Amino acid sequence: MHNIDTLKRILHKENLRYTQQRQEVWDEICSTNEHRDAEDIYNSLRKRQTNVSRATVYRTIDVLVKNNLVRRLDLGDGRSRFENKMGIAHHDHIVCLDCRKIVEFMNEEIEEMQEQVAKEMGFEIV
Amino acid sequence: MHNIDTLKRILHKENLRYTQQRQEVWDEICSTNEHRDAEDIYNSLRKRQTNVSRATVYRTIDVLVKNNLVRRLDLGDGRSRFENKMGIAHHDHIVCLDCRKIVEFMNEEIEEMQEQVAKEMGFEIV
DNA sequence: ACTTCTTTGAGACTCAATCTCAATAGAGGG
DNA sequence: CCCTCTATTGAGATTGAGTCTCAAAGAAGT
Repeated sequence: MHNIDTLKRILHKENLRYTQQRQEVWDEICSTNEHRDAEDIYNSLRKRQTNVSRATVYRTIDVLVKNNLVRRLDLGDGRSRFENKMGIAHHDHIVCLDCRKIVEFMNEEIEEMQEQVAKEMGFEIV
Repeated sequence: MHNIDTLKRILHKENLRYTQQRQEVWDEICSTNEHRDAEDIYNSLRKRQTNVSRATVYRTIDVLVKNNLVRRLDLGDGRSRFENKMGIAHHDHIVCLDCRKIVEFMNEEIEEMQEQVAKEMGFEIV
């Protein structure tokens, strides 16, 4: 699976070591396109006998987010959700305030306007 | 000051009682256009000898937010900021990830696009 | 295999926000 | 003005996501 090389590449770039635990976390995140929080990911790992500590899950996710392999979503309920970004096109989210259902969408015009507003004000969008 | 009537009106609508503490919190929030967190508001109240408990500050802010007198901002650092909405036009925020500086802006086209996307997907923007 | 330096895990800790519950205080009726 | 009925308040306990600590385990280069 090319996911191994992807991970190795960014770890090497960051001067971090390739470990079994980091691979397990990355595999778990790649295994679905749901929007899960760190606790869900941690529990999924335990359910399949893969014991990686909570601290390591959080630490690994941070590395993945920083290197653009994973996107952090903030739904405003105090828990970050994460989604795999590998080969997934950029998109935005609409969240139902009642049931927390998440719908993905993409609108090129909104993207352009955002860029333009940011430029006018001297910002760069991340 | 008409701020008293504004508060009384929404409290009555919500079947809540008008209290000195709720008025103090509302006054404090109206006293500036900064984006402050609950702790800042709590501390400002104490500095001027107005002792309102932290719990009451949080509870009152929730009522104000729910009734559209105050806007809750989420800058992604785990603390909610609040801004007075009285007579302030709707606007969005750009936040600098390095220094947390906040710049306000308003772009009618982006607003319209958002509405349209939401409508297409069966959502209503709040 | 040896050395060096990083990573891991268990649990302690942080910090914003919420909850608890006894004491206090609005609001309306008499 | 007083009384009753509830809602509200405050101090401190509690929650929960996320971070930190540090000794033990494990990469990676030689």
